[in-house]
Amino acid sequence: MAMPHPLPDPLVERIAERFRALGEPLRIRIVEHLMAGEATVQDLTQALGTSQQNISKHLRVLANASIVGRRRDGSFAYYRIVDAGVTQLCEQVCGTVQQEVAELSAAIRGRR
Amino acid sequence: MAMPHPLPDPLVERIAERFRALGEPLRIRIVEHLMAGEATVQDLTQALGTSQQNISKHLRVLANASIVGRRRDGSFAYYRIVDAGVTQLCEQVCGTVQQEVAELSAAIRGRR
DNA sequence: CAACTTAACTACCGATCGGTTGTATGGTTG
DNA sequence: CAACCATACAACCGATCGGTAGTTAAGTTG
Repeated sequence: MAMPHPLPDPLVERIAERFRALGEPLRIRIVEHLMAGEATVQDLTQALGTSQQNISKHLRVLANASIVGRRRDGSFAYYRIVDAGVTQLCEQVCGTVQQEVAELSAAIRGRR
Repeated sequence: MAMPHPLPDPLVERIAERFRALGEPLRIRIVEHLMAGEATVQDLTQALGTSQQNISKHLRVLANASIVGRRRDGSFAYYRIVDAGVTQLCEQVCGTVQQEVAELSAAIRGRR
């Protein structure tokens, strides 16, 4: 896809919004959890050890960034990842960070 | 690279930090600018229309996230992108956002 | 149907954090 | 010294996080 330069302001703002949505540990956890498949608010609340309201709020941020989607079934709301690229994104950043950690620990080992 | 589940807390925090570093329009602009090659603080200040202090501060955030690196030559400090993955990252998110925009405008065209 | 329970969403509050601007200071280089 | 950069601080503003509480919607029970 062609990338205009400089990027128009609204596009930059939208890009920043997407990154910001992934810039909170709890939301990373939510995405990590949803990678295994759909989950209800309740599932996430129990798995991540915080309040249901808090999860709801973070899910809304992720939904506004078009990262997750909702499906209603009865009294439950099922959330899932709708942006296929996010998985790739997380894995890539995770890989970079892990490599960083590996280099750090290697440096520490080499130092002593 | 293998991905442990659940991810250890410090790793999640570090991942979030990297995303957060890219969650600011001005920093996206800086990265966009650096994709064309090295630049001094002065270059960025003039190109992005803000203060030198502000640029310096944002560069530090990017440096702490291991996204950019410094090189000193004379009295100038040259910044460059050191995390090769960031280019990919930005292009991917940019692509997703552009696709989103395309779908939106298509929907608007179809509606009238 | 009425009463209750459960699941989820929303609104508000206080605290904290981040971004911007401005000023000032210190360090380094030529 | 002059130019360039980094850092620190204050002030202001807006955004965000977590919690409390209230609301809505769906399911369940009598």
